[in-house]
Amino acid sequence: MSQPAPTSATTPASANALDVLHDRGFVQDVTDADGLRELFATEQVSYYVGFDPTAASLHIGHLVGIMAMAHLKRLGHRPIALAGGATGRIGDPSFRDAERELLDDAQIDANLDGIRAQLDRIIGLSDGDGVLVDNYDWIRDLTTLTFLRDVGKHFSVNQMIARDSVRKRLTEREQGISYTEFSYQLLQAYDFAVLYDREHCRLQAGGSDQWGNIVAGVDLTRRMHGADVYGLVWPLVTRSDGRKFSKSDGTAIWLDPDLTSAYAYYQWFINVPDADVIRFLKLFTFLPLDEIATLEEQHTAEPGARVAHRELAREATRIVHGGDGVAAAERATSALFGDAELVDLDDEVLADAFGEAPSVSLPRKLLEEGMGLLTLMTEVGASKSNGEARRLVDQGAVRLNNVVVDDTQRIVTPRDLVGATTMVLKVGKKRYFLARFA
RNA sequence: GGAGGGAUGCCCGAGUGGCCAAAGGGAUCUGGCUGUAAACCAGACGGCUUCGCCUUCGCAGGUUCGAAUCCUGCUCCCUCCA
Repeated sequence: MSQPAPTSATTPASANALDVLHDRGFVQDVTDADGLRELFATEQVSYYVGFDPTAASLHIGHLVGIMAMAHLKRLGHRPIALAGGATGRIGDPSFRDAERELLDDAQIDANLDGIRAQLDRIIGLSDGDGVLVDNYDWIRDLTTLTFLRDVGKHFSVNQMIARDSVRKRLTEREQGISYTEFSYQLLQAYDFAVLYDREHCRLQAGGSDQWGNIVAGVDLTRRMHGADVYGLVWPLVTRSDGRKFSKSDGTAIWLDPDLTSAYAYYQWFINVPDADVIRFLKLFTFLPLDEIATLEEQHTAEPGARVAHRELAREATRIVHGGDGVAAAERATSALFGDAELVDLDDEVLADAFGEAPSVSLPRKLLEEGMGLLTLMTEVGASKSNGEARRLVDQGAVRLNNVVVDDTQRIVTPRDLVGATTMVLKVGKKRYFLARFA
């Protein structure tokens, strides 16, 4: 498949949507680049991206798709977010080791509601220029006979089993693949055909792992409706340090503020490896490319200043958490990474600055009786055992209210409180714990 | 059904009677440098009332002054032959 030629245009208004996406790093492959570019140039294009309702919130792994949709929308095209209510009930076998657990209806409905709200907020689907559809609506009532006659006959099993995503499960793994999972690509292909028919959808976009499914949809739409439609995939987003992109310390970075705070979200971006900042600025912010180019110059000249990182964190956070979220994240960041000794802060300020930290409530009596620091550390979860707490103190890793403690026999008393009821424990450079004595 | 190999700490992997809480590597944590980075250097990494004690080497017994290491049985895994 051919790559679209880079464009020299700098103003989005005059640039072709395909070139804009390409220049920002969203294009790995297109089924027909010239045809798609022509289409973008001549009409408002309805395009769709699918999301599986496997959780109640999307996470940053979905961000590429969301941003791709948002960019196209800003360029005047019409987004169709497809919630995979039906396909989500089956599970995409693509590149998965094991068959996914099937979710029950109530769970899927709840997940759909959460995802719908998030997509609407970021992309804008409820303003008449965009929709969110659920493929359960048309697949639910599809009879087996109709499906086999109208859809199945267009597929060659020989081709289906030749696809990488399926072949891996057929040969390299011992897992095998169930008939249900095998049928997944037919349903996804059918979605495209239906969306063409109902919404005049001309483009399906997705991650590169979706290439096979997307091509199947392009083929099916041509066969069923005689229509030319297009497919586009973006590259799998990786981190240059090899860490899994969408995780931080093994936990997902969610878009839902209740699951991942604006602060944690901001921190994920500001801690991105140097080698990835510019690429991520293009993918995860709306900053114009010429501004990103300026940031790149500054970053190259003085990486330690981390101008690009700050901008990335700020803009990416703004998209999901808004201006208030950015402000809160920056406040907490300066409080947590400043060196100032913590004294005389009131509980409210503490709660704001350390909202991220795990907090444990303990009886005030313990404090008044005098409590061992090691015990306190274990109580708040800063260490798994007294032995570990002792080691950390010996290593100079423990700070009480930002002051290093080197005495393993240290007893904490009401004098160590920073606010009326709070004590701030820091282990290492980044881990904070709050102890509240009520 | 037969022959053989193996099960060790978060993972991989040494260890075949005492010097073993168990080499080495990875992961992780911490300190240093720095930029809340990477790389690198250093330390930690079963538990505890920590110069000592307690519990660990698939499970259960046994031999021995003493076992992860030897014996018996059991469970599971792998390879080869039928």
